[in-house]
Amino acid sequence: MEKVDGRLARGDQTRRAVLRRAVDIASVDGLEGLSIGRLATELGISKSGLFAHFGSKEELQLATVRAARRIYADNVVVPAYEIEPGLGRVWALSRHWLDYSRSRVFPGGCFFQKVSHEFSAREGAVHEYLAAVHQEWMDLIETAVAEAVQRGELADDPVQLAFDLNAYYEAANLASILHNDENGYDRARQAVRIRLASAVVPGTPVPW
Amino acid sequence: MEKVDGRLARGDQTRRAVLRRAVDIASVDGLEGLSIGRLATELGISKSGLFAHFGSKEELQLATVRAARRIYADNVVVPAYEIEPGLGRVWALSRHWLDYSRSRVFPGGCFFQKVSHEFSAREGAVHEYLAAVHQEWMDLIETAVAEAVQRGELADDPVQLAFDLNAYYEAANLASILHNDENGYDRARQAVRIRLASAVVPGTPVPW
DNA sequence: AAACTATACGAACGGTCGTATTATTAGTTT
DNA sequence: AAACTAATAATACGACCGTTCGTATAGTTT
Repeated sequence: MEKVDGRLARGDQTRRAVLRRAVDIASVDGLEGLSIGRLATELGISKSGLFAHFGSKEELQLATVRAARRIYADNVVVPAYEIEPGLGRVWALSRHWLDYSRSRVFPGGCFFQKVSHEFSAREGAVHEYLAAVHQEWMDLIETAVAEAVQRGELADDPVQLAFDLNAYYEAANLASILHNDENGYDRARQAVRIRLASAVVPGTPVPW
Repeated sequence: MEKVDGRLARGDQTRRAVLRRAVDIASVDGLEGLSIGRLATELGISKSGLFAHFGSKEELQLATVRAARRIYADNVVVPAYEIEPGLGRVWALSRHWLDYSRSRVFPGGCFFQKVSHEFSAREGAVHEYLAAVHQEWMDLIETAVAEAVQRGELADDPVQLAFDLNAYYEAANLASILHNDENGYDRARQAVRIRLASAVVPGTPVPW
């Protein structure tokens, strides 16, 4: 992938540019709406040259999901992990997720919401990978909650609480794109606050 | 649509059969994955004959969404409305929604989850209609909650509570299809119970 | 300088897409 | 039985799909 001196080979620059565009397209039109011809035209390169980088449509889709995962991690997970483990981090995770959706890091809203639904009922490598990423994400929330429980800041079932929080995120994302307004984000933030408050151990300082 | 004597004209029988198949396909592969040629082949009729019923792809998609809305209403709204207004109806709405998803009334899970995400970031009549149906559904939950509030069974903001409940439904639906297990439904049911319990006016008999 | 590899290109493949036009069949009405 | 209408089919169209091929160019290695 990378040369020893840190510069990118020519081919990797192209690949990178392709994937940056691909994630944006897919967040709006899905991974099937992401056609190779369209992608090539938008980037001003040849269809065959682009295709050679991936070898198949499915490989392009997988590479696109991997690229989106990196962007997602940078925008949601990394900033939340700058906060100390505990209730503060759980709250940060919620804030950053909602900001990630609201600020349209992907123009179509949350990339994974979009394509997870698209491939939810299909078979194949893309479905498998998306299911794994979803599980990875749920595990991450559960871990953050479990840390807060272990520190005596929250008292609740981490799996249940993670389910609830993630449900608020997703509902806000869909509502905001579908109706092109931002009300859902305030609703979700409120929902998170209420839900966390219901699990907070009395006396714990609260981050909101 | 219907003849005076109640029997269906020949064309309407075809139309009905087409739409029944169309909603199933779309719940798995989306409204774009629903191609006219495929639909015709699966039904053993000609592409052109099928096409003549709708006149355009978009009209077929709209008709499919309308057909799905009817099925949705029959499976979720109607049975919940057999329960008296109040907390009981809110609970029934939740139960029937989760059953509707779990029993795979549509093979790909909730039809509207699927296609609402597919068209969330697009423009056109299908998007508009799906947004309207979503709003209609949220209004319906809000009304059910508001009735319970008015009867003194619940004390909460109907809009907020409706948002939360709907979020649980959708999260359970996605999780169950993506991972092909039913755990999400128990999580969601539990989430609904907890959330309703937090809003229940003390002394109110509880339906679960 | 020669050999080799990486990258990109244009052209073409068989298929499927949505759509339009024209023809044929089946049902109803007179 | 003839005439008319509604429903279905046959055929064809141009556009685009993912994919393959042969080829040209640029960079690197020997």
